[in-house]
Amino acid sequence: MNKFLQEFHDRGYFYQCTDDSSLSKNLDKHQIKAYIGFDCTAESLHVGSLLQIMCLRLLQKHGHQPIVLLGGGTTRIGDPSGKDKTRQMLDEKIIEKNIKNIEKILKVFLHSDDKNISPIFVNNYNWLKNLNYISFLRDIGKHFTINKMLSFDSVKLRLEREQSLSYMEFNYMILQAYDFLELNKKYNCVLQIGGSDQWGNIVNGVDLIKRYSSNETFGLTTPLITLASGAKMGKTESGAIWLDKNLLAPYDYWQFWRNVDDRDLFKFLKMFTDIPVKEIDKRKNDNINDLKILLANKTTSMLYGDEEAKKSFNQAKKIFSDNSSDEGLPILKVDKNEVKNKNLSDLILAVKLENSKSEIKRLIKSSGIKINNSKVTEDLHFLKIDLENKNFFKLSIGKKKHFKIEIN
RNA sequence: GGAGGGGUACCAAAGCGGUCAAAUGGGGCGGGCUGUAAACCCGUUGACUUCGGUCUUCGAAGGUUCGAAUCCUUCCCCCUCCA
Repeated sequence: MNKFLQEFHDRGYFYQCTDDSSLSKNLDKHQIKAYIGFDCTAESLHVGSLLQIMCLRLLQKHGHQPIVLLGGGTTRIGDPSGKDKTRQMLDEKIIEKNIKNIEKILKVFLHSDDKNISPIFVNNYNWLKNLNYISFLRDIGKHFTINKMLSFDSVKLRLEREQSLSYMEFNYMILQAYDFLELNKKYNCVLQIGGSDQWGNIVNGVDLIKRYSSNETFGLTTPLITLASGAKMGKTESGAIWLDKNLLAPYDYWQFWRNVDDRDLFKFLKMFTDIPVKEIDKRKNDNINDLKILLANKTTSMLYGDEEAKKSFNQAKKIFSDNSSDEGLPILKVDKNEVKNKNLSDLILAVKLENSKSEIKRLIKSSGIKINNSKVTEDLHFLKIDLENKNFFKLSIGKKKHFKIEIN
């Protein structure tokens, strides 16, 4: 098997392929271009998209060139796959802004000095916006039968549940197929990769290209990642794990990986780091916490650089190992006048760490709040807090959240 | 278009005139155990409070009543079956 495909399997990226032996031969023969489409509904990307990004990195590693399709056009329509309801229509300006932001993130992951493998960014709005309806129907529409379209899960499930499916959304799969055709024509792109939920859409593209130009193209899908806990990858109680430091601090990103379930660890090391699979297998008996730190360091440095990874590591070390130090903690500043003659709960409210006084009182009651590492037993007047003649103190909420509060 | 069922807190789901800020389960949060994991155990889970209470919540708006999540009217939304 082709080396890229082999590693694709070994790392757990493989789910389905339209024709793996033929694809393998193609990959052996020459450099190819492959694309993944990214949805631009959200303002940024979260770890739910990370597997797709890793696929493109792997592609580069093996000398092939990735194309990133930012769905400026299709986002305006909304993919009905796996959704019960029509998505809210997004404002044009928001979509444009999302695209810019998402592109920025992808450039970090896919950066390369080698022009042959550095990513090509395309926006399908550029070719979708000017489509002529009649000629589109004649050239493209004739290749699709309603019979087949109705059989796709994205459509079938909606209809079975008697959820309405608008004509607009019904066209989504045709547009995605058309994207592939366009990329095939323009860039000779021969492979589309996507999550397993994209299978139907991808196959449509492969079929369309075959009918339209008799070119052979391929589809490759990745499995849906489920966590050992049963939850979906990417979203936690406290919100999505964004790949964007404006939405999630690098330290919290590091913590996300540091805290993965034991059962997910090796899977994640293979999926989300560049460490050779053989090396990962060799470390099966290593200390599990060291491996989690390794995972956190690698994933964080891939996105934010070695510096940030090291900083996060050191911060965690200080908080969890030598809990004496309060250096490197996130600093929250409070205006002295704002909390003058007020209680600790007011101060916590003022720095927006919690947004309900009852909640804070509950935390105090169940000894969840510490100041300078000693438990707070009552909602003290904040000036009574022993500041040791300093204008700052360490505030801890629970075991994992620690802050340095500065009063000026 | 016809017949029935339903909308309750983050989610699921009980309650069907007062004892309901609303059972129970899940989730979350805090504590314990531990390894910053899992499992398990305990507590907690509308807001404000001078800790006596006060205010706002059961699809929406009105009404009946001393008193409504519970009864009535209108409206909106969803589901199942039939055409």
